[in-house]
Amino acid sequence: MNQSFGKEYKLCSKKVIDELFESGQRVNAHPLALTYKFMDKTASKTPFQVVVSVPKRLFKHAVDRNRIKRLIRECMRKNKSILEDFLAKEKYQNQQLALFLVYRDNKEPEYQFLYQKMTKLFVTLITTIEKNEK
RNA sequence: UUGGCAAAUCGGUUUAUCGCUGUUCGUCAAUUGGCGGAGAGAGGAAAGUCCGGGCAACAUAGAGUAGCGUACUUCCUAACGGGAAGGUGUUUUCAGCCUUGUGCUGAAGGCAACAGAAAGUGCAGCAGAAAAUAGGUAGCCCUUCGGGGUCAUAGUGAAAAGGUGAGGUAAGAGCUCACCGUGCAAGCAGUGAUGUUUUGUAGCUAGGUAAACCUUACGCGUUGAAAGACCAUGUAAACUGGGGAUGUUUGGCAGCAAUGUUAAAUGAUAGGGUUACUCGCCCAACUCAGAGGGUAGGUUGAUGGAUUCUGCGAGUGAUUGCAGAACUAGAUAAAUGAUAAACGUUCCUUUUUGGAAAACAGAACCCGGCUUAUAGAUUUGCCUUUUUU
RNA sequence: GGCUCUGUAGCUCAACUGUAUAGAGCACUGGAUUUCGGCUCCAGCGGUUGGGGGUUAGAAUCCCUCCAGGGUCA
Repeated sequence: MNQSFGKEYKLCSKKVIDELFESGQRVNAHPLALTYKFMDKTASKTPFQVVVSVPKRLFKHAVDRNRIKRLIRECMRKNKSILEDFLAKEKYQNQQLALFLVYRDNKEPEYQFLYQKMTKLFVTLITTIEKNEK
């Protein structure tokens, strides 16, 4: 299975991020908070794009912030098949999911703990999307 | 052998699997992607932004004043407020000396914005008689009882205008002398700061404060990669260059003339910008000619350099010359991660063994320093504890 | 990645270019007044001037350095 998680998964456009915060919807799985919105397909072929953020307010040192971001990205890489299988359906083919993930705790997490939370987050995201469509 | 101080070096290693960002090779589509291989990928401080440079743009950039910075000497360096060596002062420890003193000499280490107070201006609460042109409270002495002389002694203070002894005097005083100290000039030593048990000279002035104004010497244009350059699209009120923009008439003087200069008359503008001021420079509407703008875009700037390592020299040293070899991150919301195992280090328990821990901290154009944070390890030097000889 | 400002009592601010025990209002505590409370009056409490070092006889003030917090840059 392809487990790569490269540059094309990164959300960079400032316009999209602004729009995401104006009209996006939220899902929580403490300590992770996710804002999501469906967008039109961009040049990249990935089913979703994501921003990972750790507030400077909670972690003073750049080392700690970088480490948490790396852990989150690693967990996402391992778990992305959940989301990709769901988005592979035909009705989502012309859309792209924009995500903004924020870490909201002042303690540095363990990898195993974060892995479970990420799984939970993706599952709840899928269920809420399905619920909203009904 | 215990602990401490200083300096220097290091700042875990290896393998497997799954990933991330560049580079390069091959291959397939066809100009940008896919697949596969190879190889690279955070620091000693990457930090703070406290200094200095490279690089870039800009006359709204120049010149002078103002302003800002630096400040023992010589050297190093691209440069510095950094560094090296030296000097001076001060302080700590140790040793020696005899006059036993807040003494002198020597050694080792630490610290110093360490130019000028003899260019000028200022400042100094309280206390004290008096605080910088000295002064007269007590005391001492003289007295015609009005007053005068005096700083030795006392007292105040952060600071009271050389010290000891002798002479001298009404009492005193560098008033005079000897020794000591201090300043100045010359000589000698040193590139120099400076030193001097060399000589002369001054009766002693010139208290402190310049991280107060200031003076002297030297240096400094401003803004910073969000600098700047290019590309695609195709034609903005933005940009570039010229005109606008300093004239015209008459007389005198210089000159062959062009022209320059000066005086008078007349016309237009007499506005704005610059780090404060002066000069200088630039600028509007309008017009002529050229050129092409926006874009949270892309490429570049951007990592081969005051580079690193080794060897042989130069120098006390910082540093540097020559030769050879090497290529050592380049991301853009920001890559260097996760999992597992082994080895090494430290600690606990302990026969093997088992368990736990591993600091400070993440490149953002690039260098040289400084400062701050830092578990632990190694080496060298000095001091120290214990034991043995 | 740069540039720049601020830090004084629990809170909001003073203290001029260095000199007295760092001052004022609000808050807090006690007392007076009132049947009780408020208002008012009187008295008190409260400070390592962000930390450290330096210059000076003397520092909130001048200088250096560290820390914390803000502002700003098409």
